[in-house]
Formats: sequence, structure tokens, C-alpha cells
Amino acid sequence: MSNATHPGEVRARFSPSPTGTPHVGLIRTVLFNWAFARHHGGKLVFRIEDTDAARDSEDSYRALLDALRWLRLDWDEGPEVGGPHAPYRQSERSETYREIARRLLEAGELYESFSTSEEVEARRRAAGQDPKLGYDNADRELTEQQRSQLRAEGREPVLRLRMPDEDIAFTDLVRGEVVFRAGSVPDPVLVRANGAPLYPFTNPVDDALMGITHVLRGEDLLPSTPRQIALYGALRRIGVTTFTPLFGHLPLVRGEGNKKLSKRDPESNLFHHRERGFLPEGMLNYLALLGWAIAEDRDVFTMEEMVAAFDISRVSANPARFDQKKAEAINAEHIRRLSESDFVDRLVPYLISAKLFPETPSDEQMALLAGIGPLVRERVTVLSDAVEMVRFLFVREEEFAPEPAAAGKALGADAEPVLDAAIVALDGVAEWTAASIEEALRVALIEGLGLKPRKAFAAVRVATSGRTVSPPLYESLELLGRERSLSRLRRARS
RNA sequence: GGCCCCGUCGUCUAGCGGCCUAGGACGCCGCCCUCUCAAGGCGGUAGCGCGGGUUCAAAUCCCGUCGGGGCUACCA
Repeated sequence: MSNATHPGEVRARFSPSPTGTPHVGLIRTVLFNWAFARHHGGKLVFRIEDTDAARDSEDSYRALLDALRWLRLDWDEGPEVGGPHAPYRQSERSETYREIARRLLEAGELYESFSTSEEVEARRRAAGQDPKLGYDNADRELTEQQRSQLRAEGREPVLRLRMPDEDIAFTDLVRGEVVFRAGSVPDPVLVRANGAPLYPFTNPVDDALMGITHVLRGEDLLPSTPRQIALYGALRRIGVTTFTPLFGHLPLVRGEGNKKLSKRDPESNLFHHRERGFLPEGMLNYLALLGWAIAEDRDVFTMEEMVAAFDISRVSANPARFDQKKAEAINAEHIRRLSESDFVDRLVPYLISAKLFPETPSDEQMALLAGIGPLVRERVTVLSDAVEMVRFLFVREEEFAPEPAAAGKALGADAEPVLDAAIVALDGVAEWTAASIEEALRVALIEGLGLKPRKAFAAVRVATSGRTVSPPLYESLELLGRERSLSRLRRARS
């Protein structure tokens, strides 16, 4: 078997099935296809494989588009942008499949198969074989007469592909030479008895029709490659295409315990990460690390850098574990790279959903946020972390209350003299700035009461921010304002 | 069971015969800085699954073995 050379331009694709919320493994596959196509200045085709009405949904389809738009992974042909091979949703391509199936059947590449799975299994057992071996190619050489006989019995045949009686070998772009022994892959069903085309048929057919040159997909699809290559051979013989694409099987994304990251695992849900406040840049950067490295001593980079450096032959064949901690560390790095104003803008939606901001924040709210932004940017790994850090600034005053645990720790009886001294000191501050606030508190608490700074400021911190961990105290008080600061201190005192 | 893939620190990886007493990152530990927490700086912890070959030389090549994983639908 050979991969005939394909035309010059690179045409990659990703072809998800809209069945549920976008999985990070799927996104990783999209990312690699995207980077591959962009690196080579080629085209990226986006195709929807919705041939299973029972599992596909419009919601899932929209979620897919939402995910890709959020991540800014664009495509050259596909839903919403169209293209020369439209439509790009398989549910709208039935005529094409029917026609090609007919030609393949006429050419003898496909044949009618009447065996039911029960019959196949029974034959395997009768022969003392493992039923897991699958179909036994029993209907391959049915005569015209036998077929009419079976039809007369009311049976309707599925269409199967006649697999070649020879080894199928190909050079995988990430794994190198892969060989499947002749006879190890049974003739697959391509079209159901009711005429419905199945994935093993529509996927290669569309790749052929759309001129796909490189197929980068998950390793879980590796075992299906021989039948795809065999189908390609048939499509070439009937003139549907002139070449077979190159295949590259990307390593699996695993979860805890070495198993493929399950759809049930929240970590597999892209939107779960978005809700927690992952940046698209951070998510993509981390996903890129699952099987690829930009350099020996660096792992934080932009998508522009990835596109420039991406090389499919340098993708690792090892399965990679999705590591939440590392993902967050990479994301935190990207957050720190954001400009102050960009960071603040990205925080707004999270404040709105936390009900700290109205749908349309006021200028005052935005000004306060711009003030606190730089103080929290270094302190968060995901954007939602910032919500609790800035809550004290935006919460309605009557709703403000120190967290019970924090109050218990820092606002006990021995805090009373500290609060008293702080109130007096701050009340006397002429100019309400971080510098004067610091000066006043130091004089009153460190020098006046002779306290350790750590001890001295804890009570003030909890009384005003409500937490034992907060943005820097003096700056926070400056932003909070004299009125609110003093009233909170007094409230903590009583 | 069958077919196929994979095997470097706990995790993700660099390494593609000598530059490796194996490099980086996350995590973890310690120290510094410090109003808390971070960030930052410095230091530390920890790995080539095993056995044979090939070679002057192997983490790197070959074979075997063990281990892990994927697939095994008229789902995709």
C-alpha cells in the first residue's frame, strides 16, 4: 500500500460529532490541526459529522461553535463560512453518499451482506472462535441467486467494504511505520439496510471529496485506519479521488488513573474551565503541551509562536495526562502577561455573574476595578479567583460581613485595642492615600502598641476586607475610601 | 481473547549513538523578600521498567520480556 503524493497545498480538517459539551481532548485535536494548517499556510476544513440522529443535537453543535469562537480557532471552510465543498454538515449530504455508495457497489468494491450480528456470532461460536473476532466475511461471494433468495425471505442487506487480502501499511506522521496484517480487519459495514451511511463511510468519502491531504486525529482511531485506507483505494479506483491522505495519530489525553479522560470527568469539559476563568490563551497553551513542546526550556508561548514552530513529526506518541495544576500555572502566567486594562476587562463578566456588578457597570465601578486590578492580577491563577479578592470593594455596604472563620481568628478580644488605635489613627489621616494610611497605621500600631506588623495588620485587614488573605492592605483601604474603611472598623469593634 | 499503540523525575516533556555525573516546567520542600496571600529570587527533592544483544561508546539502534493503554457496533 502506498500513499500517493498529494497536491501541494495542505488541507487539514477536524470533524467532530456534536454529541455533548466540547471535550478538551477534542479541542487539543482541533488545535493541532489548526496549528498544522496555519504553519504550512494551508487550509483548515471544519466538518460536522452528524450522521447519528439519535446522539447528535443542535445544542451540541452550537456549543462547538461557541467553544471555537471563544478560543479564536478559525477555519477556512465549514459551517458559517461556507466553501467550495458545502454543505459541511453530513446530515445535509445524504445524496452524495447515496451516489458514491451506488458506484462503489456497481464496481464490486462494496457488497450486500445479509448476515445479522446474531448469525455472525453463532457461526463464530460454532467454529470454536471468539465472537469478538467480528464479522466473518461470509457474504462476500453470495451469488445473484442467493441474494434474491434472501431478499425473498424479507431480508434487507447492509453494504460492506471488501477489504484487500494483503497487509495494510502506512507511515504515521507521529508514529512512523504501522502495519496491519491481512485478514485482521473484517469487512466493515458502510451503509445500513435502510440506506443510512455510517461514519466509516462518510468520513473518508468527505475527506476525499474535500481534498484533505493530512488527517490528524486521536490515537483511539488508529485501529480504524486500515479500513479507511482500503476505502480510499476503492474511491481511487472509481475515480472519486487521486490520492490517499497522510495520517497522524495524536496521543490520547488521559485523566486520573491512566484511562482516557472521560466525558463524565468535569476536567474534560472545556466550559468548566472557562467558567473557572481560564484564558483562551492559557487553555490553548496548556493543551499544546499535551504531546508537543516548543523548546527544551520553555513552555509558555503564544499561538503565533506555536504556529511558527509547530512540527507534526515532533509530536510525542505518548499518552498525556491532563494536569489541572499545571494547566492553572500556565494560565496564571498568561494572566500576568495581560495588560492592566485587558485584565480588568476580562474580569467584568465574572463580576457580573457573581452579582457584584450589574449588566452594565458604572464608571465608578470600573474606576475602582481599574484600581484594584493590578493588585490582584499577580495573585490569581484563574479569573474567578479574583471575584472573592475584590468582593469587599463592590459588595453593598449593608451586606458586608467578615468571613466567620477570619473573624474568629483575627477579631477576638485582643483585637479591640488594635482596632481602637487604628480608628483613631485613620480618622486623623489628612490625605487618604496608601502612603499616609501606611504611615498612620505603622505609627499607631507598630510603634504605639509595639505590635509585630503581621499581628497588627491582621485585625485591620479582616475588619475591612473580610478575609485573612487580601490584596495589599494600604492600597485596599485607599480604594475602599475613608468612610467605608472607618465604618467597617467601628462595626468590627462593637 | 484478537489487532494496534506506548514505556525518561509524581505529572508534562527535552533527548533522535559520544555535548547526559539526563535539561526544563508543574508539584512538593527549604531559604530570601514581605502588612496577609501571591508574584519574584535562590536552593533542594525525584526519572531512563527489566533482560539480552549491536557498538570503542546506548536513555538513544535491535530482540525479548514485563507493564500500561486504545480498539474490537448496522456510535462517532
